Amino acid sequence: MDQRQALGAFAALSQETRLQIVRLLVVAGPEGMAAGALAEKVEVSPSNISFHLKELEHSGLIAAQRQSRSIIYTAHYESLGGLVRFLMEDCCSGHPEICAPAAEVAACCTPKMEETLR
Amino acid sequence: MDQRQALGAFAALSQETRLQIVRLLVVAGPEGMAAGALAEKVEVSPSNISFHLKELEHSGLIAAQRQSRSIIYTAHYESLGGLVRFLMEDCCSGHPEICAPAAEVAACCTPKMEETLR
DNA sequence: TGAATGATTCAAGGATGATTGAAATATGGA
DNA sequence: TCCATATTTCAATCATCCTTGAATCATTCA
Repeated sequence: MDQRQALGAFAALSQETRLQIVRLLVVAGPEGMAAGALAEKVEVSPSNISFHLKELEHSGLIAAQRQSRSIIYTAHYESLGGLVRFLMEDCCSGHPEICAPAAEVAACCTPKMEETLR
Repeated sequence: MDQRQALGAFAALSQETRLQIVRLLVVAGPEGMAAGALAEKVEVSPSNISFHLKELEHSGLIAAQRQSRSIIYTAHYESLGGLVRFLMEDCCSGHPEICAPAAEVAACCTPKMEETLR
C-alpha cells in the first residue's frame, strides 16, 4: 500500500455510511453481504448504498462479485491490513508510542503471538 | 477513540498536504515544527498551511503551542495510536488477517516484543 | 512607539462529495 | 416472452472542502 492508495482509503473511511459498510463486511467474513442486505442494515436507499459501495470498491477496501441476481460484497483483508501497516510503518515511522497499543491488539487476535506473550 | 473521532481523523488524513504534515511531525518528535518551517517543507503558502494545521488540530491528531513568535506544532501520539487501535480493534474486529501485518510492524519497533519474538 | 517577522483570519471562487428519485441494466422464474 | 427482483446509472441539487490573496493579529526588537 503506497501513499496514493492510503489517501484513497482514508477518504473512503471518512464517511459514516462507508465505515459502517466496512465494519459489517469484516464481520460478515468471506461470505460477504449483498448490496440490498447492506442497504437494509445501514438504512439507506439502494441508490445511495450503491454509490458508497462503488466508492469503497474503487478504493480497494472491498470487492464485488455477482451471485445470481445479487451482488455480493466482501471486505478486502489485504487492503485493510495494508492500511494499518501504512499507518504504523510509513506514516508514523514505527514510533513505539503509536505502535504499542497496536501491539496489544495484535497480541489478542493472532494465535501465534498469544503463545509467546501469555 | 470513538467512531466520531475516527471519522474525523480519517477525513484529516485523506488530504495529501495534511498527511505530509503528520508524517513530518511524527519524525520531528516532541520538539515539533513551526508553521513556517512546515510550509517551506510542504511547499504551500502560509495561509494554506494554517488552514490544514487548524484542520488537523481540530481532529486531535496534532497540538499547537506558541513559542515566541512561532507556533510550534507537535504530533499527538496518543491520538495516532488510538486511530491504529480503532482500525484494528473496533473497525476490523481484531481479524487476524488484518492485524497480523500490524503485529510484524509492532514487533520491529517495540523493544519488549523484539525480545520475545527474535 | 514603530517596523519587521510569523502566523492566522476572512471572503470569494472553484472543485469535489453526498443525496435524491427516476430511468436503465441484468438475472431468474412463470 | 413477460414480469419481478436486485442493483446500478444518470442528472440535478445541495453541501462541504480546498485554494488564493489581502487584511489582521501577536510578538520581538531597535
